Amino acid sequence: MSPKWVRQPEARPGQILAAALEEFSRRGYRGATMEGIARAAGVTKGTIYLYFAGKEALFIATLRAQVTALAELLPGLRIEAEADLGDYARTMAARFLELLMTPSIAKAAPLFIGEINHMPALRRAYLEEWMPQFSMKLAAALESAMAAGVIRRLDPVITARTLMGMFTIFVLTQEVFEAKTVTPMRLEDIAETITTIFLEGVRNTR
Amino acid sequence: MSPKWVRQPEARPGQILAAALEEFSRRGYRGATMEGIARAAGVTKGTIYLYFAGKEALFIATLRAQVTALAELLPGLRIEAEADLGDYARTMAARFLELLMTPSIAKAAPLFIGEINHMPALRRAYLEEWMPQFSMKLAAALESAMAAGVIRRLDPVITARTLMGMFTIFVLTQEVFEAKTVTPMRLEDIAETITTIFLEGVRNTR
Amino acid sequence: MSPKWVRQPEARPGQILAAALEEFSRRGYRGATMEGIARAAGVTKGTIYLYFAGKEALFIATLRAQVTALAELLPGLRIEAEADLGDYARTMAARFLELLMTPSIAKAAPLFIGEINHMPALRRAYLEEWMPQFSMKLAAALESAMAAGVIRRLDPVITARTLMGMFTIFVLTQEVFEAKTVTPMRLEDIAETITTIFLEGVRNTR
Amino acid sequence: MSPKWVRQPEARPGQILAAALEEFSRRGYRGATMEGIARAAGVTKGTIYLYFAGKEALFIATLRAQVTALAELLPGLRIEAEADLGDYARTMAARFLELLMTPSIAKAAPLFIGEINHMPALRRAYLEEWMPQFSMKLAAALESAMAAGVIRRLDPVITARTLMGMFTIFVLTQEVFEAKTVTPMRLEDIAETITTIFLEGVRNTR
DNA sequence: TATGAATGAGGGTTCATTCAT
DNA sequence: AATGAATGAACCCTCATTCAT
Repeated sequence: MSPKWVRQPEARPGQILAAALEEFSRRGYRGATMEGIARAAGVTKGTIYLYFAGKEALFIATLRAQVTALAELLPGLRIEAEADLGDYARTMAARFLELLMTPSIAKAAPLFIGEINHMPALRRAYLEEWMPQFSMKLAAALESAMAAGVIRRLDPVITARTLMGMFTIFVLTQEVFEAKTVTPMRLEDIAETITTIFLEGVRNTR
Repeated sequence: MSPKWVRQPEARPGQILAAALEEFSRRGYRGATMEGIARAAGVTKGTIYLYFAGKEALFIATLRAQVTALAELLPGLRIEAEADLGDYARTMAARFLELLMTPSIAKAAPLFIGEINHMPALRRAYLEEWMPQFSMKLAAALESAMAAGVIRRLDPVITARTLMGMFTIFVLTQEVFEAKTVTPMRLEDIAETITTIFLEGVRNTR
Repeated sequence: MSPKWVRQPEARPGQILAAALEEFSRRGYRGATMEGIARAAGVTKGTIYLYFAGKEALFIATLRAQVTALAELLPGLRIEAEADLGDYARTMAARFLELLMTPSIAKAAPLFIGEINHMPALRRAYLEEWMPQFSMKLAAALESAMAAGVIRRLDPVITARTLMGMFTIFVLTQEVFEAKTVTPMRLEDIAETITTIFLEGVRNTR
Repeated sequence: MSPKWVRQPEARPGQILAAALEEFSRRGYRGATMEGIARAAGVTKGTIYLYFAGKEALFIATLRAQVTALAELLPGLRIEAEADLGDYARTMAARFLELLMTPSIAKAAPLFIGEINHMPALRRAYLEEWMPQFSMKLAAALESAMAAGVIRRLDPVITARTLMGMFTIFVLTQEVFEAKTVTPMRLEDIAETITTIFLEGVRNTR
């Protein structure tokens, strides 16, 4: 007779995180239930508490997993020479958009935005762990490009955020607002538009 | 002897909506309680139900009030001639940013993003009422500018969204992420940056 | 310009009682709302409190109105001679059934049964006011018939209740259980059956 | 140290149903609270929801338990020969009355009557589950007795209902109206009276 | 006399968390 | 390690009643 359940201490956290992302995404932080997550993960409620301290901790762990995944996929951003700036940027933009639109990652964005204001531990994770990894990194890359005279001198933090904004808003409008079904756009067109606007905007024409 | 309470059928909805925005913003949709909103509005729980059908309806009404406020403040967007395009756009951008950063409006954004995926009535309001008012309008304005040859020909919907994205991400980063306190930026700098990038990006250089 | 409302101190109680019976009957005591009753009566909530002390008092007044109506309609029950006992009883039974099945009266029965156990004031009204008017009266009539040797000697109280039971159960099954629509019966058949069974059962065959 | 609580998944439903009947009976459907029922059952509110979908479902389950109990106690009703009809019927009537007057069963009747008109699910249970078990069965038995010439030919459905009515009204008057304390009657007298009236009434004298 | 805005207590239900098994 | 029965706090909503107008 096969046992009713098997020990899988190695696999459990991953199963639970995957189920949690799915459930949190489908129903929101408050709307998702531990029961529902457990069922989706193929375990029972109590089991989750063996691996995570509680619902909030599970939520943050769920988002962290996506941030980590994105960071690992992220190529080292570097802007080198004016010559191939356009092609290089276009390629980068398309790849980055593709990453961002990875279903699991895109789903995490609105969850993050929806809760960060009401979950101190989440804000802490963002401010201390995640933000530095991204916008700071991008700002630094831009600054070096400005120093090299490749792009015009602008506030690097603001510029980085502008660039991130262009990407982010597409994730939000496409995934969050489900505009996909209303006004669908091709990924290549988006990348092309963003890149063109940004590059033309920041290119050093002097 | 002064009465225990006074009738204010005219003022009530506004009082409640203001309190609701404050509470929803502070604690999130699920975290806010009708009791708390009522207390903040200076009425009792039951009174809210005289004016709003329930928590969800109150939430949507709260957001609608901000959308309406923004729409009323919004100047008729018009892009006329290349000559003064830069100055005109810079002024417009600054004014628009100022509007968006109006505390009550900025607070509404993350609430909206956090719930739209799990509140069908809210999505309906957005898709049928609010979205057409903004991105469609902006896209139309851009299209006419393209037709006039003022700016380069790009997909007007994508371009409009890109532009909106630039603005939106600043609202989000400043208000949602409370980055204000971490990496403060001057409104004028933001407007200048956005405008420069966008205008340089879309100007018809032919 | 006609006034928004007119004073009708004479007509109000009757309007309210009629509306109350309708609403209580449709939704039950707890299910009916003062708001609903008021609306059905064409007045507003507050007005009801000008005429009735509260919901419970209104409920009892509603039932009392039906009891009074029935009592007024009720012919003086008298059983005279063996000769015309059958015809007389049959006629009486049919008339009584018809009275009982008067919509407003039939509606009151289940309301009464449903609440009497949980409403001390209602029980008091029943025990002290209403019951004596009916089963006591009937028992007395039966007792005199027994004394006259018209019907066999049986416990008059039990016999009276048995007779009342035959009628009551038809009201309940027809109106309460809405069996009408499932197994409809003609009033004459019911009266005939009850009368036959009862008369044959109680006739003094000695 | 003894545990704070013990698991009793087998016993819980029964405990809850017993407590529910008691509370519903004492305070009526609306008057009873889940909290009160839980306390009476020795559990907490939440536990009830592990076994019943909600208050209404609990209510219907409570009544169903009594109907089932009655049905199980009910002997196969059979009317065989004229010879011992009287004795047989008298015995049956007394036994049936005794069953009906079982405190838990008698308590269910007024609850049922009080709510059936305002609880669609309850009406469905009655019309589709419970009614067929009783009045239909009795009508069939009477019909066969008529066919056998044991009792006179009358509408079997009406006759069955008349008979049920005689019993029911005693339950109602004794338990519902708590007439017990006002005009107490001996069970045997009631059975004797009902049987006599009914049998004399329906006996085939031709 | 009539209105209806406002109150506020109360109850059904949900669900994160605990803990006996 | 895993289960799932049980807990209990919290919250939305209803509605009888009050009272300013």
